[in-house]
Amino acid sequence: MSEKPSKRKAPPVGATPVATASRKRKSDATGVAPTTTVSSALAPHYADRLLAWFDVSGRHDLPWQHPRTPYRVWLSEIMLQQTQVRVVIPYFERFVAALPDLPALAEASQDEVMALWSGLGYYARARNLHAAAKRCVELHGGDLPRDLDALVALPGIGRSTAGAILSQAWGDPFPILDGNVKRVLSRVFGVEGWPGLPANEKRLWSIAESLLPDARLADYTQAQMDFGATLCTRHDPACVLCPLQDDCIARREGRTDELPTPKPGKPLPERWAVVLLLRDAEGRVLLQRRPSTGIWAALWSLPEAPDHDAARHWFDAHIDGDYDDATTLDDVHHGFTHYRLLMHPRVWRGVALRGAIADNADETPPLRWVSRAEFDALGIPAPVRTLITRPHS
DNA sequence: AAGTCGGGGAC
DNA sequence: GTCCCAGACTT
Repeated sequence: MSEKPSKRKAPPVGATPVATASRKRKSDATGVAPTTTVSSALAPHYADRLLAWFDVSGRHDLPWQHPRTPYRVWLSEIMLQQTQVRVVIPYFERFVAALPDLPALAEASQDEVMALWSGLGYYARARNLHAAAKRCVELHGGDLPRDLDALVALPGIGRSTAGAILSQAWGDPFPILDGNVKRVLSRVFGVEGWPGLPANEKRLWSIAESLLPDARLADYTQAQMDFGATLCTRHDPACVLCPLQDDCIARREGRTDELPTPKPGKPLPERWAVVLLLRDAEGRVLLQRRPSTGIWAALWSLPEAPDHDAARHWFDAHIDGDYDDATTLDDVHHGFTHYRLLMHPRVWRGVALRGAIADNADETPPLRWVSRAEFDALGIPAPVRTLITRPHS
């Protein structure tokens, strides 16, 4: 390592390599803000401390841990992508009860899979899960492959999910890098910059790789997630209970509220749509399967139009009734990651499809009268489900 | 590198 | 209201 006579060092930009930790460091009592990481000193102890914490304070009763089969680990990891544990648990229980193993999933219909996923969001996860199960039957004898590249080749499985599956299902030594790990490593090692930026993410991967223990890989992976989710939380982390508090750069610098660097914000566009809530004489609702790409792909939703002119045009072409003979419900606001949707619902009762349409169920996109009893068997977007099951709708 | 893809928990 | 969560995929 080259000599650095100058006391002043470069500011800790995102590219500061972890391996350039200072060889010796006063444990405290220095007012000079540390500008290098302590990873080389901490690395030998990191996993041990995390595992010791996990044995006492980790989560040991999650549904996918008993039994911890590859299929259940995989399903849980997909459901947990961008979704909190508390939300996933009931979906997981319902899913494995209906489809208890990989071949059962492979043989299930798309509507059944989407119905089991309905309300959980990010529906491409369900489509990818289903497709991956079929591929495992074709290529891997109905099992998940115990191989990083083979797992990543399956739809819906990236490097982090593959690492989680390999470590948790088989105890193989592969790192993960989810939101929890990004947050913890950014704080402990003082990694600056938004973790979503590829350059910063790359550095975090290399840190995660360098910290892998040589045993207890399943527990280690679970420990990291539990640690991030319950102790090193985004707001108000419990540093006083933390086994890494003496080494954590964010803690020592009083910057736990600044690390990880938040995503740069930007204003969200707003879109609006007229949604048509049409009921026939039996009170059934007219649903329409959405296109196979785009938002809510392949789910059953209400017919919609970008404005009233387009809505009236669609109505006159498809419905036997009067567009103006409708009641209006309160607007429904729904936020997505990248835009806001404002829905104006209009309700008709006792209408029918025009004869030419009623005789042609193959129309694209398909239309279908659906009774309330059938709602549970279909994939329906959460705000639409709320709307059509609301009293007086 | 930036955009697309849900829903809800926690603040 | 905002931010983000056991991310992956497309362009």
